[in-house]
Amino acid sequence: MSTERKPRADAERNRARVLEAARALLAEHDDVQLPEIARVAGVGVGTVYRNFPDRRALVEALAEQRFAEIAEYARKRCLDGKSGVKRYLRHVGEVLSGDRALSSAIETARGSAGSEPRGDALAELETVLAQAIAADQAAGVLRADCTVGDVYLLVGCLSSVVRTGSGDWRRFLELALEGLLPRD
Amino acid sequence: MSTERKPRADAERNRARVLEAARALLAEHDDVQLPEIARVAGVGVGTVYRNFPDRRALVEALAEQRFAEIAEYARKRCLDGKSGVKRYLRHVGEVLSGDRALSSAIETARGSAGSEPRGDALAELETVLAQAIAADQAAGVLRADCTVGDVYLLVGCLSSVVRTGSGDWRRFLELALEGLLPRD
DNA sequence: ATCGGAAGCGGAGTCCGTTTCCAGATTAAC
DNA sequence: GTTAATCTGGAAACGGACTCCGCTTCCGAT
Repeated sequence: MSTERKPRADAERNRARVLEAARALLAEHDDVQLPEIARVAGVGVGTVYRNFPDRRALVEALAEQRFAEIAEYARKRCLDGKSGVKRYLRHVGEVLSGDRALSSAIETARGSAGSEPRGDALAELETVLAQAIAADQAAGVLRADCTVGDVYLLVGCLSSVVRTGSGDWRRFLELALEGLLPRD
Repeated sequence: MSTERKPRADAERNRARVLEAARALLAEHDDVQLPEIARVAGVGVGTVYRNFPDRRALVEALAEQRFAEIAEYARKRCLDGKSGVKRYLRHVGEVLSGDRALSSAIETARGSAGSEPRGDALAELETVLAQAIAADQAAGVLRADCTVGDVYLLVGCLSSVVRTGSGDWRRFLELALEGLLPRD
């Protein structure tokens, strides 16, 4: 009748260690090898794979953490109708700059258009973003036809600019944000 | 004293075959394996690697072809000061849509910021692009501070949007092009 | 026309990162 | 304390890019 037994304490500890090590290493170089992550976490590769079916899943789990952090920021600072979307995008740019692996997570997440089982944090983020958009539009500082999809599009671009280092992402935002101003 | 002797006829034939096969296969799927390309070209893997030191070099050679084609288009249709830059970006979007591998070439090319030994076609393309920008600016349809780097930035983004299929690249351009209009 | 050897060829084999597998160690439940 | 499920480490399998080298083909000198 009882459903499951409590998960083992050592297992949870190991999972946390893996996430911690991965977060630190992947922020620096998005191509760190799994055995290296395992080594730093003080576990075997097998343990990493027990917790995360493959590399992508691990990166995704870390991305979920970031998404939650970003959602919290957005809830606090981007809902006042004073160009919250602009502030949101700038913040995303900053976060991306400090986490090499986040970009690849964003790009694969985007690739799997819509249908995929989106994570909780990402869903939450989408909700907050929609509110920020609505607030800006009500205040007349954002074009009326701007959608969540549009902002996602820009986040994807921002991500690719930061990842490839192909130019100044702030300059990119400067240009892109002009495109989001209300039509005359 | 004489520098090099003429390359063997069969070698040139094989090189051409590899390029042809690669162009066809990579346009469809940017992750085709080299042995497959070799098989379709009717040569061994070794021959592919003789002509192109690595996968990237092969993709780059194909990209150079595309760049030359795009430069030709731009020379004919984008220098009249009538929003040539807009037409240029739209054309690049179309080409990217039909060639999956071009995106990765563009992204690695951009990653190697400036210093790298740029290909001839790319250099040529940059020249034409600069002319198109100047023409549009003279006609007052493009913001005065727009640089070649800005357009590169947008091309990089365009590329990532097309590659990841994360949204409608036409919509992206619509937004981005607003940002390129002259400041009021 | 023929022949020596440089240039080119193919594909088996190396390398290197990811992922799987499982015998043994560890833990929760009783 | 016993039991049985859970978790562990790391050796080995796998997959794909790239290298190496003995054999073949072409070229141009004779």
